[in-house]
Amino acid sequence: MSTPTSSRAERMRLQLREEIVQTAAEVFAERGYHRTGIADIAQRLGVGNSSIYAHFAGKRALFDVVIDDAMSGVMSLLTAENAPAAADTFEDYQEQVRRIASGFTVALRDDPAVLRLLRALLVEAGGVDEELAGKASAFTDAATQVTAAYLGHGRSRGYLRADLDVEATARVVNAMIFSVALEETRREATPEETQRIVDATLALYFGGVAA
Amino acid sequence: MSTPTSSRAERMRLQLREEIVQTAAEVFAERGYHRTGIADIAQRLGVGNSSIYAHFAGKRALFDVVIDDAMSGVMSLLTAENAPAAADTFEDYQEQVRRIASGFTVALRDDPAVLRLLRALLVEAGGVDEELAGKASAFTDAATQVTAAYLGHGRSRGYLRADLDVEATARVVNAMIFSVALEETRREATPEETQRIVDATLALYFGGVAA
Amino acid sequence: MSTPTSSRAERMRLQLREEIVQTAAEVFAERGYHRTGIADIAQRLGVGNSSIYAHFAGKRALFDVVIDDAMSGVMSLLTAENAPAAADTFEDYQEQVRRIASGFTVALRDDPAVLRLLRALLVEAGGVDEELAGKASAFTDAATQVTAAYLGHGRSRGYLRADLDVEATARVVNAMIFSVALEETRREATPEETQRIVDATLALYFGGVAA
Amino acid sequence: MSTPTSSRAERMRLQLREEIVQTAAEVFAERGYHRTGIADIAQRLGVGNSSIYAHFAGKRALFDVVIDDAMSGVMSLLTAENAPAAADTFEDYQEQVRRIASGFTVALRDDPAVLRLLRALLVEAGGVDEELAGKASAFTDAATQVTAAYLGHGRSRGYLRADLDVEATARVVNAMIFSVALEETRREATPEETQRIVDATLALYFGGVAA
DNA sequence: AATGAATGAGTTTTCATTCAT
DNA sequence: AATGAATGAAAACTCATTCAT
Repeated sequence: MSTPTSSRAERMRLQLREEIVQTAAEVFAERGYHRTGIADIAQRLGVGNSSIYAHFAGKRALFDVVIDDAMSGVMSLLTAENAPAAADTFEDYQEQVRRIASGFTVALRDDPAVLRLLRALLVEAGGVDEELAGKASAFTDAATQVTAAYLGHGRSRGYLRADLDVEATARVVNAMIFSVALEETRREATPEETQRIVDATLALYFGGVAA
Repeated sequence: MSTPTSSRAERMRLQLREEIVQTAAEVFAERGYHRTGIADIAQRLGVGNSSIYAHFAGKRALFDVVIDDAMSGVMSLLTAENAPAAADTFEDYQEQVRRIASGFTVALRDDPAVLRLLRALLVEAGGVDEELAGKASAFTDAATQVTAAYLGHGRSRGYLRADLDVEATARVVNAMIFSVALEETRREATPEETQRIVDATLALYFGGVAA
Repeated sequence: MSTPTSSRAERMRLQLREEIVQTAAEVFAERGYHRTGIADIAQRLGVGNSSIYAHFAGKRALFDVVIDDAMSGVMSLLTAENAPAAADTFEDYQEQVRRIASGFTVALRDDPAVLRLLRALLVEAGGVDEELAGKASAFTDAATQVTAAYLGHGRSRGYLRADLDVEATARVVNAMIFSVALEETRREATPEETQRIVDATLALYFGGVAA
Repeated sequence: MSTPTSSRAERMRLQLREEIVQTAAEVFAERGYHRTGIADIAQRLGVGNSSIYAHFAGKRALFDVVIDDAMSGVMSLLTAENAPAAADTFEDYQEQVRRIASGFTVALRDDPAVLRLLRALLVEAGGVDEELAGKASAFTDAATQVTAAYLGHGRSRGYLRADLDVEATARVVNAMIFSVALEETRREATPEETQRIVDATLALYFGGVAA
């Protein structure tokens, strides 16, 4: 259905755009926003500096796209294949959360850049732009909504504490998840270490520390 | 009778140094490392650019001092007035943790810059320097040790779960604490909102989410 | 058919690099290392400041290249077209030295900057860098070797004094040559004045002052 | 004869001024004009920065005084105890020149700073100021006059070559002397090495290189 | 359409000089 | 009279962005 004249060129163009985003994601994740230069990205991709400007208005705009991708990637992980309403017992819920956690773990093992990008967003946000800071807040809020939906469902079903402050707890839980994930990517933990952390997180989540 | 080295001039000098650190802490906390220029700090303090260089080798060195201050400030909060061995029952322990949490809350209300600086450290670390990244790791590890001591004591006393993975849980708990604190300073939460978050955190910590 | 690496752009690039070196040589020769700013060089060449940084790591690195050029230029003059072994009689030797001296005179008339740069090297060396001082020493030593080869040949052929301290005399002679050359470029002597100095130098060299 | 009220204070003041000049001479000689900071001089002398400004208008003015001292010191060596007219035979003249050379050698061994300062003058002159360059020229010319007087006397007495270009030769000889002296102080030659150079210089001077 | 060389605006840093104490 | 902390003007250098080819 696309016009024949632009079809091949257009495909090439979109492919390059995608490659730029991929490469930019890598470099931003490795070095952070400020230490990454446009030249670094172009060089790694093997294109000229200004080819990037043919697709993006500038460094900041490119970072925006990269961050949006990372955000939606993480959102997919949070929401994937498990509806909040799916669990009806605490056991089901535990199983559901474990599946999500496992999905996270696997996804981040395969593509740790997503997490580092999130770190770049959440951490450097204030050091780049007011606008970016706003985007970070929005993302946190959205994630809170998702988690709160799960918690609200569980509370109403009765398998979570009746006095649970759903919104506040959602916020805490997400903070915990992101922190742990960031920590683990930062210190380049082994899979075993990561598993211990994940287990400890889930144990804390489900039962607290009390004997 | 006063030693010549602590004369009026010397006192003035130290005072200016202290003012520079204070102001730098403010600006770094507000804008992050990269967006902060030496000129910003000097201007806010109302001194010339080069006065800062009379006290610090450069921007990076100044940031180091500011970060060290913030780190030891937070460490004091973590360790202050409550020995790990002080609690012998779960009730005592809850009380102890509440006191620490309350201390945190109050301290950060009075001096939110400390937290924002910690954010600057933990978040921008990788975007500044390998050395700074190392400092961030060291801090995280030290905080883990402190928390682990509390948890280990509680487990051996029997008021915390026998199967508690002390080291991993300590890491998670600290991540949770810092994340929440950072989040709260970022979104400039009201005291009430903050209190809700703190309560939710403690509830999660002590009893998990289970009914 | 031309290789992509030596394309038009590449040639332009190399040409600009060469122009930068030329211009830098001029300005360094005129004003010395410290009084010369990158901006002076850029301005005289009519390019932007940062264009220079696209070709050289910094002011010091540019000076290095300029000095190396000057050094090899002078070395060529010292060694050009006359092998140490070429002369077998005192008359031949005199003729040979006169040719070298004449080559020097002509070369320096056409490109006095080379000499001024050598002055910059020999004179400012200690005021810039330990490394540069080392380079100056190495150059002096190399020049001594060249001259000593001539003197040694003449002594063994018997047309120079049997008691000649070859190495020490070589050092003295070079010092004399460079000093005279530097003096002449400094005071912007007329060709006639220079010729008188060259003649006096050669007369002193060949026969001393004695009647 | 001085006024009693200012006598002691005045003496102190002059003494400090003298110490500043001495210390400045040391540091300028060691590091050259540009790498020497006012603070370096003040610190080595153990006085405050601004005490120097109580005696000299600035760094440049202080350097001027230091250089003038060095220049007159070298001039004394050139003219000391030996009148141009004193020698009547070549043997006398040789003896006279040897005495002067020996005086130079001893003086510079005891106070090598004078030579290094001269180097600073002759070498860095162009890199500091037009005025300083002029002073260097004037010094060279004055030294030429002194040497020319000796040579002229010798030629008229008949013990130096009748065709000697007195003025040009004087210039060459001085250049040789200064170069050798500078070289020797730069490479921190041993007394033996220096003696070899001095001998080679005198041999060249008196008899040239011819067999 | 792609290139990459050139740009210039912005930042850190130095140091001779001044000035309050 | 001496101090040394503070200054500000100047210089080197970086890098996102533009533009001629």
